[in-house]
Amino acid sequence: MGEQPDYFVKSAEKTLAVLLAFNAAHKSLTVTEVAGAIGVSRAAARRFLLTLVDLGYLEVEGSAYRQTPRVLDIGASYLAGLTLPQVARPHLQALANRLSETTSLCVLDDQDILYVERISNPRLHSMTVSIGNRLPAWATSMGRVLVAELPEAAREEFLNNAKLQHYTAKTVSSIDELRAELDTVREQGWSLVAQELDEGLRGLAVPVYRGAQLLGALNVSVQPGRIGSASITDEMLPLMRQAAIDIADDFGGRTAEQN
Amino acid sequence: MGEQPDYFVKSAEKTLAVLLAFNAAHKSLTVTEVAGAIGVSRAAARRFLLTLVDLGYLEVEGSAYRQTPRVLDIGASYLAGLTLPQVARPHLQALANRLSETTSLCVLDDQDILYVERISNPRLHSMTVSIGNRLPAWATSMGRVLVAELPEAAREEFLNNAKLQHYTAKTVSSIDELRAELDTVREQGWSLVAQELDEGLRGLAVPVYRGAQLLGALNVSVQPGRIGSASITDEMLPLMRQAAIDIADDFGGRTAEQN
DNA sequence: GACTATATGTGCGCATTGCGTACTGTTGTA
DNA sequence: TACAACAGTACGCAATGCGCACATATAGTC
Repeated sequence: MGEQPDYFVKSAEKTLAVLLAFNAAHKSLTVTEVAGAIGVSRAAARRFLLTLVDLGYLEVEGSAYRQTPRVLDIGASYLAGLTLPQVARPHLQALANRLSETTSLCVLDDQDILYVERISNPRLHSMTVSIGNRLPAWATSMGRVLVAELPEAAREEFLNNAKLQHYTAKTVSSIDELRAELDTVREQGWSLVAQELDEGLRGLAVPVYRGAQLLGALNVSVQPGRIGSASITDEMLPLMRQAAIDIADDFGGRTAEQN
Repeated sequence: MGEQPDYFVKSAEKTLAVLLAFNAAHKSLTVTEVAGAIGVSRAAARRFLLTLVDLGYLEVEGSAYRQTPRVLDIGASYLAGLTLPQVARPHLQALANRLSETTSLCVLDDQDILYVERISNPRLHSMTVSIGNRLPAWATSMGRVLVAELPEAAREEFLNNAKLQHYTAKTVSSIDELRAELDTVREQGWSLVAQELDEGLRGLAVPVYRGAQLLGALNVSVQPGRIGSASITDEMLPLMRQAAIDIADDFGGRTAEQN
């Protein structure tokens, strides 16, 4: 591995590697740490760090480098360009209000689902995910909807690369089990995942389709100690399907205008 | 201008420039457009674009390049590293619920405020800002709080660089007027901005202090057609100040443990 | 169909860029 | 005082990344 095509700009990869070296566990890093993390000499790491300070993406305090809020700009340009979250927001809000639960909208990126919009109910202290966060697709209701709707080949590739983990006692434990579940999800057009990622966490998701194009998945996370599975689907599913249709319709209108 | 220090990694700047060339007005770009936008030859732009496709940050369709959700990772690593939004969330939720309004938390970056957490009330179809979004600091309640608390020199530098705009009839129209307003804000410890950025939009903000360190600003946006200014401050201010204190306390506890 | 105009894809030679090594200085520890 | 581990800096060399130039493709115009 490691054979790069001849158009490859190595510095681009390194630049992003430097920015991504910072995370929750490593909020602040030294030159030596960064050099170790991305596999270059201290001198090289230092050049990148100082450059990024100069550009305003990092700040130094003594020998400790840390990210500045400016790094958010890169992702913000993506979110601003997406019509989907903007269009979806009022519908997610209405749904969250009607059901008194938290609603989310996700897209698929490789093996993960990625939150692009989320309305959390102020009355509940719900799980701490925010826009841009990733969760493993195979273990979530939205992920299963998105993967189930994938073309056969892509779905199999997903399954081949899936790294199952045993989060709770209820977590799906084999690829075959997961494949069967995906078939069910595809047939019924929704997915209910109960306590597979976290105890006391249930999520119901439906796809958001615009014609033949899959825009994303819509989710309602159901509070623990609430109604049982049967009434969840009976009560919530029609509302969610309608919301998905409304979002798709609005999206169609909005994107037709602007290119 | 343009004189760069000798440690400067030019490719890093170009890499980020390529990613930032995409925005709401330019969701998808061609090689030539990118080359023009960042000022390099087509061949160079193409190398960067193909590299970023290879790394998964962009995707091509014919000759149209667009961002993938992966660009959110860069900002997500910043948000994950910040303790403040996580700590603040439950307090913002409680406050939003109590007041039936939308609450936000911002930090200052140069001339802008930057949303790092936001709880929007599902019952209201509020203004479309999300985490990572920027607004001009001088025209917002949170911005005025954050700038007012800056040291004298930094505050004056902010004022020197401020580019005032006439958003509405009520917008502050001169630097001197703004300076006087900032003095008032600093004295009273809160800022109320009514309809200066947008008609029918009022925001009340207080600073979040931990000892002498300014962590950010907390805001409640007040619905149009609600109570008058006097009762806004009477009713809301005590709750907001308490929330700010609670956040700072929690923050102190959380950061003391880890590093 | 011929002629422009404007786009993308590609090969190549050369200068710049960015590389690591090696050195110095500083701090903290045994 | 010796030693280890860190940050900063200088420098020479090679790889990297540059733009030019040419081939090719797709429209629009007459």
